[in-house]
Amino acid sequence: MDKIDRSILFLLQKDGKITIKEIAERLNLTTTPIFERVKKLERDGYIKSYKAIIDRKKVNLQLVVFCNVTLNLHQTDYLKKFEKDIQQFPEVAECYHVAGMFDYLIKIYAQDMERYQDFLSNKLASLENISKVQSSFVMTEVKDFSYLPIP
Amino acid sequence: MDKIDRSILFLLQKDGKITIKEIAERLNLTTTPIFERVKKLERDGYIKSYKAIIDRKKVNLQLVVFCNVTLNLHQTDYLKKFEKDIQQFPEVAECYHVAGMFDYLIKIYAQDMERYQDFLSNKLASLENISKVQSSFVMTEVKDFSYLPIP
DNA sequence: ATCAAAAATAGAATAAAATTCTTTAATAAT
DNA sequence: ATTATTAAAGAATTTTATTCTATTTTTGAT
Repeated sequence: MDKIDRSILFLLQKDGKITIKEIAERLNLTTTPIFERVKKLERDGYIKSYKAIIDRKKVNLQLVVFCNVTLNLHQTDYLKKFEKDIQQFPEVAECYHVAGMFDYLIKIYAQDMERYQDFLSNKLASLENISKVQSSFVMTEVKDFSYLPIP
Repeated sequence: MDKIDRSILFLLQKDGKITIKEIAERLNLTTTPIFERVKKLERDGYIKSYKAIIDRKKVNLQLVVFCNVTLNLHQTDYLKKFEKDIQQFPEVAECYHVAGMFDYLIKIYAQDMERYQDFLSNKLASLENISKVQSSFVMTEVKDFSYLPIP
């Protein structure tokens, strides 16, 4: 993991479709070393995957909501149960177990308020062990999918 | 935007490196229509970009923290000022203006607690107009970078 | 139902990129 | 200094993306 590798990661997390050739040109190397470094970064797990970033509004997901979830019981079994259940819902894009004012932070995508309400009432609230749910509706995505500040 | 386009988006958000050829095979079409559909989805903004997903722990970012930020003054000018300032910090990966219990939700990556404290004390808290900051430390990423539930 | 126009697809050909291979240079350990 | 190891260059090959032309399918107007 040297300066070159970090530069490669930086370029790839900005543009996953950048060609080996172009990386090579930018870093003043030939394609072979870049190719081998990229493959090594993939093998070693530095690069987890490549993804296309889809515009949520274009596919009609008008609502983004963050939910703060508090549970009643906090023994491992109950946590595992909740984590298993919550992942099943397609509306749940992200879920974090946090230490702070509440237990879980989840990120929800929905087409509209009606669907969000349906998720909340018929899916989330139906899970056992839920004590409290607080919703924060996203008005503006000030800084969206950004880049890791690779040290 | 038909069934085929949605299938293409679904495949690409799972694997941004999937080849046109492979998409074609999976959808029982030839490369030409797939190629043209992908280009159209890019042109029309359905696909915003392609990115490599980096493993934060591998690059030594051991801490993920969500901060709930409340401001003192909420006139547009003050909001804009805060939004402009917050984006400058490389530690801030995401920032959302939300309607709920607080004003902004920000996602922070840091190498360790010391660097997080430095961010909090010397960067975030130094901004004018901050009323309250509540940190939630991520213990487990139950569901991480996931996919939009394309309707 | 029929026809014309437009759109979508297939299949072949070309261009570009990824990948492999061989050789050379740089680096580090003895 | 010498050898082993690693990294890089440059050329060759394979694969993929891209373009082009011909054909088929769909759509909408009559």
